[in-house]
Amino acid sequence: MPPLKLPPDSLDLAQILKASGVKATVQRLEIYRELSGSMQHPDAEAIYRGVRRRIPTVSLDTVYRTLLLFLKLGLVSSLRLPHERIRFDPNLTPHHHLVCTRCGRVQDFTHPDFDALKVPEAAQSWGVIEKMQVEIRGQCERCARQTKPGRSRSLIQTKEEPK
Amino acid sequence: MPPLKLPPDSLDLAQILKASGVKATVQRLEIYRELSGSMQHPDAEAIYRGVRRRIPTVSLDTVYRTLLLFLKLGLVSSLRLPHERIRFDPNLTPHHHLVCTRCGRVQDFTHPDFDALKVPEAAQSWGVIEKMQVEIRGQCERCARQTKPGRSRSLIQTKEEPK
DNA sequence: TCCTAAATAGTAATGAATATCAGATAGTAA
DNA sequence: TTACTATCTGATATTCATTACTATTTAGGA
Repeated sequence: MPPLKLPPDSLDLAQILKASGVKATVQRLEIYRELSGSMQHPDAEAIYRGVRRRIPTVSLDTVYRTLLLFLKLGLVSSLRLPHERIRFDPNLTPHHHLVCTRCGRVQDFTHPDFDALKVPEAAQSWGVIEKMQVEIRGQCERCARQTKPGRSRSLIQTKEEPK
Repeated sequence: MPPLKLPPDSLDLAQILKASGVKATVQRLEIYRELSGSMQHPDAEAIYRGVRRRIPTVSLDTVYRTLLLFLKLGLVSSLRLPHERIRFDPNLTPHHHLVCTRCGRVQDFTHPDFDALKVPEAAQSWGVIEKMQVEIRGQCERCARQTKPGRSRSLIQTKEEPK
């Protein structure tokens, strides 16, 4: 399951899926079409509602499974990670986060370039800004060292918990 | 409940709470102490385990309620928001997010300054980087217009869903 | 000390996200 | 085309983080 990271126009999604060694089912194609046609960053439920208009028998579980598969293949991204629980941070001074997509651990970092960032005007007109923060996602060294390919269905295994 | 945003050394937390019109209970003080003593960005469960060493009868619900209260008062922040479900994003090109902490809606934005950011070396040595993204949190204009103070227990009301 | 709103403990409920498994399907080879 | 087989799907059950409920206790002012 090689990490293909092309922005797939739905045309060749079937090819990409096959090249990744998974089947190009109608459910998968429709789920991708539904997602790619939205600017709303929909959740699984919203995608489910949309897809069901064309495939009335599709199940919510298939939608979840497919979206997580797309995630694993790098065909889409997600705002928060699967299995990610709420973590709290007492540090109110400006800082940023390194988040491991496998173990979920978070590490702070700071950098002058990041502190110098100004909130763009586009955001000002969007609403009332509370905070701005950079998140870097990846795999911490420890996780990266372990079995290279992420075989699990979801991205975060929460077994090894903080502290 | 005025938004006091001082970084409270646990000494005056009691004062801050009272000034905010809520009671300074031992549970609240201990929960804050537990959180502020950690660099791990712990979740509610981890904080619960720690606090229970000193207050064996504390309940997990109290921990959750207290942390959400701290969030609302701006005394702590959270990595992801309460009630936030997984949202998917088909856009693989570099972009950033405006997230409304009240309705949960997400809007993309781009900005040359943000695109010019380079992954700092500190992050390179941390592990294998997959992506870097800026998140701006706040209230979208629509939500900001409504009843000013956030009265809800949790920060996101998920009733009004995407699309 | 007494009083009362607010907070807590204990527990039940909720709901997003996963797992299980029997039956259906895609893709291949003949 | 047909048959074959690993992969997928749909339906359902389950898990588990998070939130709600309620009787009881407590903080903090009178």
